[in-house]
Parts: sequence; structure tokens; C-alpha cells
Amino acid sequence: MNDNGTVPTSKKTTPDKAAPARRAELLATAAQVFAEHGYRATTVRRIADEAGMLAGSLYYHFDSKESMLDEILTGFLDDLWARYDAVLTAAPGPRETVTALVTASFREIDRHRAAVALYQKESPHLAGNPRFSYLADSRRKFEEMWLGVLRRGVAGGDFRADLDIRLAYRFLRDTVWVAASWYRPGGTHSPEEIARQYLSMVLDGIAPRP
Amino acid sequence: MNDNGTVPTSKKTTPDKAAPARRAELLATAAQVFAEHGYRATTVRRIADEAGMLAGSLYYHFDSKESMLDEILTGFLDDLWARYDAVLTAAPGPRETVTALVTASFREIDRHRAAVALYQKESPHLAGNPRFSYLADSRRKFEEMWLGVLRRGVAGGDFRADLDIRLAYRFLRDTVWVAASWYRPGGTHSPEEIARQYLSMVLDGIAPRP
Amino acid sequence: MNDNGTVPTSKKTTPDKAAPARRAELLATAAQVFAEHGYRATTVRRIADEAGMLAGSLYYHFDSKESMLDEILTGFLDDLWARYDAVLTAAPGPRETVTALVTASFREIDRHRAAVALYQKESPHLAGNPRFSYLADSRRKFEEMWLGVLRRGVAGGDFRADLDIRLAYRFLRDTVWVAASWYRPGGTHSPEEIARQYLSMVLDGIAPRP
Amino acid sequence: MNDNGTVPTSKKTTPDKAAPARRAELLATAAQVFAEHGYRATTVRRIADEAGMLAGSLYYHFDSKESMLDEILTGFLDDLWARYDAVLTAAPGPRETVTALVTASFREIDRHRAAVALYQKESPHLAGNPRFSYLADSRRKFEEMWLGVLRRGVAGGDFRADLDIRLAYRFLRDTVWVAASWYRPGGTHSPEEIARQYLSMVLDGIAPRP
DNA sequence: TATGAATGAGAGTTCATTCAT
DNA sequence: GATGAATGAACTCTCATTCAT
Repeated sequence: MNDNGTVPTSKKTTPDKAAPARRAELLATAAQVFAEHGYRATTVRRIADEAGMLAGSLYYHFDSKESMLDEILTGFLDDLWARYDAVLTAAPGPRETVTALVTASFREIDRHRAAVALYQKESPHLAGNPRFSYLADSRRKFEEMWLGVLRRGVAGGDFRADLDIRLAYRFLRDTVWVAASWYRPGGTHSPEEIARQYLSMVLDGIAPRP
Repeated sequence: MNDNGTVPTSKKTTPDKAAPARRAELLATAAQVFAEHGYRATTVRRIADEAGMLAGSLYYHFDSKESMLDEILTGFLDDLWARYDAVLTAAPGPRETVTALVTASFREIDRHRAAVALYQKESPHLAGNPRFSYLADSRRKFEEMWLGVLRRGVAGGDFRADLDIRLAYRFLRDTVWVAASWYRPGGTHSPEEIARQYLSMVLDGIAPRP
Repeated sequence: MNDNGTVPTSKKTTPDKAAPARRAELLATAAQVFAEHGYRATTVRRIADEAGMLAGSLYYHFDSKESMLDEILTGFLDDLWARYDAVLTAAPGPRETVTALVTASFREIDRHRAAVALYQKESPHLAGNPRFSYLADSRRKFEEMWLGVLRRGVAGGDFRADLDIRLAYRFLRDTVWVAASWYRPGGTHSPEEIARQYLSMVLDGIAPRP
Repeated sequence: MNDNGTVPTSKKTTPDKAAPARRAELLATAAQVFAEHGYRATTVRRIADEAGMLAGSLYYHFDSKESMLDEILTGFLDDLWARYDAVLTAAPGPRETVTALVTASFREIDRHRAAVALYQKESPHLAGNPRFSYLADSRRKFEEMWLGVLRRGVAGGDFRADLDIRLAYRFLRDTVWVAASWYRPGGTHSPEEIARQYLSMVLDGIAPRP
């Protein structure tokens, strides 16, 4: 969203260059607490505690609690779409595209676990807020992407002809993202491994193939 | 004014049934609002507005906001387990059991949509609260039930031998219940129809079988 | 305050004749609860519970919580002054007057324990309320009565000449009435016995006389 | 801004002492209002008004209204028992002990008037609350202390042989402490003067000695 | 950069009171 | 006489936010 700090003369109240490391740290802390307790239930004081400072001090770094949430979500979505776009640009066949997208998604869950969980939980409530209109935009883009892949897959015989496309879309979408609620980075399964297993279930089912 | 039920056409033969009806109405309203905005973000005033009364009036019927949540969740879980237990008592083969459980689940989503959505969203935060310890109990029972069915299915050849049981359990669990977030009763698909489609994807995959 | 029901045609909402027994019962209950928990801390519902009815039902008998308090206090004060006036009319010597007044007071504590405790605790807060102006009146009358007796006693040599009259008045007043906070009717000491012991301490001191 | 106490004339050498001072101020204010209107009847807004701040601001300094009450009472009792213990350690004869204890009590009324009045009024209601169990403890210790002194006094001939010890204890206890309800610091009588007069009445009675 | 103290807008809850039945 | 349901004002407490230092 910001094409890198090439304009050092800008004089924003909120320093975007002064201590980016501290900002990132604080955002990571905030994301974790938000994810664990929910955005509303999380007090700004709790975040500050976790960061070893007082509540008021956070306002030197951020305009508001909402702007923290905003930054966390945009950070995640920018990253996610960069990966998705790379996959779509390569444009392999439908089955390979699904595989690549699901794998990319699990990698994002691995990198941005808290943000993903947060996104899952808060996204619906935030829909009406103009500041978060990009969430609806992303959702739309996401839906188009998946519906397109599924439609092409059915047309080309990669996927079953009797598939209810919209239902299958929801099935895929939910199935992948809820994983953020139980996934813990550094566990026994790597994101790629989980992706592989999920894909095998989704593509071929849990019943044995003849 | 009514000298006991001598007039069977009277609308309220048993006046002591009137109160529970009002309670149920209010709980339904509360569940909807909770599900839409989240438990924390929902004010007791909002529920009262929706019910056409003042905030304080709710306290004639309920002890607290929390006790409303409690009643909503127990109402749903009691109902759910009655159905599950019926299925488990019948004890058909693993594939039929999965089919029956998933179908029962979608029927519950149909009957208790708000409660299910609420359960999905709030259950994790409520874990630590002793009052809601039954949530953890239910979760445990649920997990045992599914792991058992899957294990038996793999052993008997009903399910693929290479299945990661725990992963498959999570996959099934999440896949079914998140549907509550988008399902709207009275839509184009009946719960049974959705269950059928989900089961076909879960059991046989989205890729065509040879 | 009401010279007995000689006007049966009166049509008050609050029936003063209909069921005087029930009223008295309810007032006794209210007085007890008020005395135990304090007027403010006592909910109208608590009184109703104790009386075996619902909160709203009390309003058939009384206009308000405050009017219950009012009736309790006037009932006590009317009774008290009837006794005091009898003593003052007899007008014996100062030492005998003190004896008679203190004995009468302990008898009132015995008969109206709850009302006395209530009076002790709430009287100061009620001072500003016009409805309870009779409390200040009573207090004034009370003070004059005691100061008069003490003054006469000092002048006549019945009491010590070096007595600080105002201090002695407060000493006597408080000493007697706080007993309501621990006195329980039906205990080992009769009111007369307690009065006798108190008088012996007050008049002659706890140190032995030569 | 102040590089440690190099400037002894600075008004706040130890900035960490500033906060306790504010707390003490606020507690004094709260105690006064509590004493005047009663704990229950006192709103937190009233205290805040009196302190020149908003109700919510009090919660920066205190956890709850109850914790203010708690601090006020413990502050008083700690102080009181320090004095009493000093008297008991010196352990003079019974008559001198009574004199010392009563004098100490009046001094405490002088220093903690509001707290004493509060203690008198609220102590009974607080008995059941575990947080205030120290009130019952103090009461017990207090009773033992007085009963002991009186018993020794009677045994040694310092007090009348016909004294009902328990009754005399209550008499002394109440007599002294109710004074808090009318005592105003800075009046015509010093605490020591009031103590002297009270003692003369209690020890030798109001009737003249032969 | 961070603190300490305060603000002000609500939140959940309580309770005396009303009133149709 | 009493009930059940509701009102509405007030209460304690929470929390995002501000700002002088």
C-alpha cells in the first residue's frame, strides 16, 4: 500500500520510519492477543501489558485500537494476494491451481496465524465499516478466483461434473481457513504436509478409490 | 378470571406454560443478535430493543447476559447430543455412521443456526469459565466419537488406509460446522441436500472417480 | 395520629381498616429486615419474600417503601412519648425521673427493638426530608427533656455539681439507645433488670463507693 | 526532568510519594461522604464530585467502591490497635488501663472520625463478607481485651464487686464509640478533655460522691 | 518515548414502582 | 388481594482515548 519510504520529508504524527521494528513487534503482540481473546474483548491495556508498557503509551505508535487491527489485516492480505497473484500469473491447469492455492493458503496460515484467525473471526462484523471496505473487496476477488478455477475444472473434466460450484467453493474456502484456529506453527506437520493431506481428502475423498 | 381449564378453546389452558414461551422467544432473539455481532459486542440493550422492551426488563426473565448465553448453548448441545446418541445407538457401519452424523449436524444447523454460529465463535473464549465447563466436555465427547468412527472405518476398509485420523477429524469437524456461518434456513438447499453434497465431496472427493 | 376509625365512609386506596392485622404483620416484617440490613440496603423484594408474597403485592398495602419506614417510626415514637409524658406528668425528683425515663426506654427497646435500631441508624439521614420532620421535633423535645432533668438535678444537689450538662446528656442518650443494637428480647435479662444495672453504672459509676 | 534528589528544595523529591498522597486525599474524602450518608447510600459519583473528578476516574486509583471502604477501615483499625497494644504492653493497673484505653479511643475518634462513624454503622452488615473478616477478628480481640481488664479490676477491688462484666463491657464499648456520631474535631473540647469527663462519669457516676 | 492521571461515553445490572389481569 | 411483566432511573464499573510532563 505504501511503495516503500522514498519520501523521507513526510511529517506524519505516527512515525512510519522512526522505529519500524518496534511497530512490527507491537503489531505482532496485538495480533496475538486479538486472536486469542477476540478484538472486542481485548483491551488496549492488555496489549500494552504484554508489550511491557502502559496503555496510553501505545498511542504514540498508533492512532487507535482500530488502526492496529487495520494494519494487521492489510499486512496479511497484501502478503496473501502477492502469493495468490503469483500462482494465477503462472496459470497452470485447474487441479494444479487448486493445489498451489491451497498450499499457499496453508503457508500464510503458518506465517500469519494470528492475523488469519483474526480475519476469520472479525471479518463479518467489519463488513459495514468503510475503513475496512477492502475486506469485502478481497472477499469478492477471492470468490471470483475460486469460482473461476472450479468452473474451468468442471468444464475441462478435472473436477466432477455434478459439482455444485458455489457449495464446493464454500466448502474449500472454509475448510482451509478454519485450520488457522487449531494450527500451531512448529508442530509435527509442516504447512506443506498439511496442505498435501487436505488436498488428498478434498480432491479424492476419504473413501478408498477402487 | 378463568376458573381452571373448563374452556378448551382458551388460548392459554396452562398459564404456567406462558412464561417458558416468552423465555424461548427472548432466547431466540438473543441468540440471533449474539450470532450476528458476537457475544461481547452485543449489548443487552440491543437484545431488549429487538425484543421490544427495555434493557432492565430482561432481568425479570434472566439473571444475566451470561445466563442467556448459557441457556442458548445448553439448549443446542442437549438437542445435538440427543440426535447423535440416537445415531450411535443404532450403530450402523462406519460409512453410514458418518453419513448419519453429518446429516444430523446439518439438521441441527438448520434448527439452531444462531446457537451453532455462537458456539463456533465463543466456545474457545469460554473454555476457562467454570460455568461453561460442559463445552469442553462436549468437545471431548465429540472428538472421541469421531476418532472412533474414523478408526473403525480405516480398520474395516471403509476409509482410506493412509488417512491421518486426527487431521481427518479436524477436517470433518470444521467442514461441517462452519457451514453455520453462511447457511440461511429456508434457502434453496434443504439441510439434507447440503449434507448429501458435503458427504459426496468428503467421501469421494471433488475430482471425478474413474 | 388517627383517632380511630369513626368515619367508615372514607374511601382510601390504602385500606386503613380492611386488614389492620395484615398491615401490622407486614410492618413488623419490614422493620426487622430494615433493622438487620439497613433501610437502603433492604429491597422491597426482600420484605415481600419474607412476607411470602411478591414485591408488587406490597403496594396494595403501602404507598411506598418510604411510607413503610414512616409508619414504623411514627408507631415507635408515638408509643415512646406516651410513656415519657406519663413519667413527666408524674414529675418525681430528678434522680427518680432519670430512673423512670431510662427504664421506660429499655421497655421500648424491648417492645420495638427493630424500630429503635432503625431509628438509631437512619434518623440522621432522614433529617433533611420534610416527611420526616417529626424526627427532628422529637429529637428537640428529647433534648429539652433531658437537659431539664439534669439541670434541675445539678441545681438540687441530686447530681454532681461539676457535670458538663450537654456532655452528660449525650452520654445518657447514646448509652441507652445503642443497647438496641445488641439487645435481644427474651434473653437472660429483662428490660427492667438491664435498666437497673445501667442506672447503677450511670448514677454511681463502676468504681466502688467508699 | 529532575535528575534525582540533587535539589532538596524541590517540592517532590520522591515522585513515588505523590501517588499515595492522592490516594490518602481521596480516601479521606470517601470516608467523609460514607460517614455522612452511609456506605450504600453513597454513590461513587458523589465521592468523585467531592474530589473534583469524574466517577470513572476513581477507578484509576481504586479497584472498587468496596476496596475504598476496605482501605478506610483497615487504616483505622491498624492505627487503633497500635495504640491499644502500646497501652496493654505498658500494662498498668486496671483503673489506669481503662483510663488509657478510653483516652486512646477518643484520640482515635479525633483522628479518624469518619472512619469510626463508618465502622460503627457498617460493621454489622459487613460481618458476613469474607473480605471484611478482620472486622469480626478485631471485635473479638476488643471484647477479650475489655473483659480481661474488667475482670482483673473486679478481682483486685478496683471496680465494684457486683458488676455484670458483660453488661459493663457493652456499656463502656458503646458509650465511647457512639461519641463519633456527634464529635466534631476542632470543637470546644479536646479529645483528652472529653475522655476525662466520660471517665469521671463512667468510673464515679453522675451522682455526687459522699 | 513513555508515564500518570484523567475523561466521557457507555456497559451490565438493580430496584422501587406501576398496572392489567 | 395477589401475580407477572414491564418501566425507567440510577448505579457500579470498564475502557479507548487524551495530554501535560
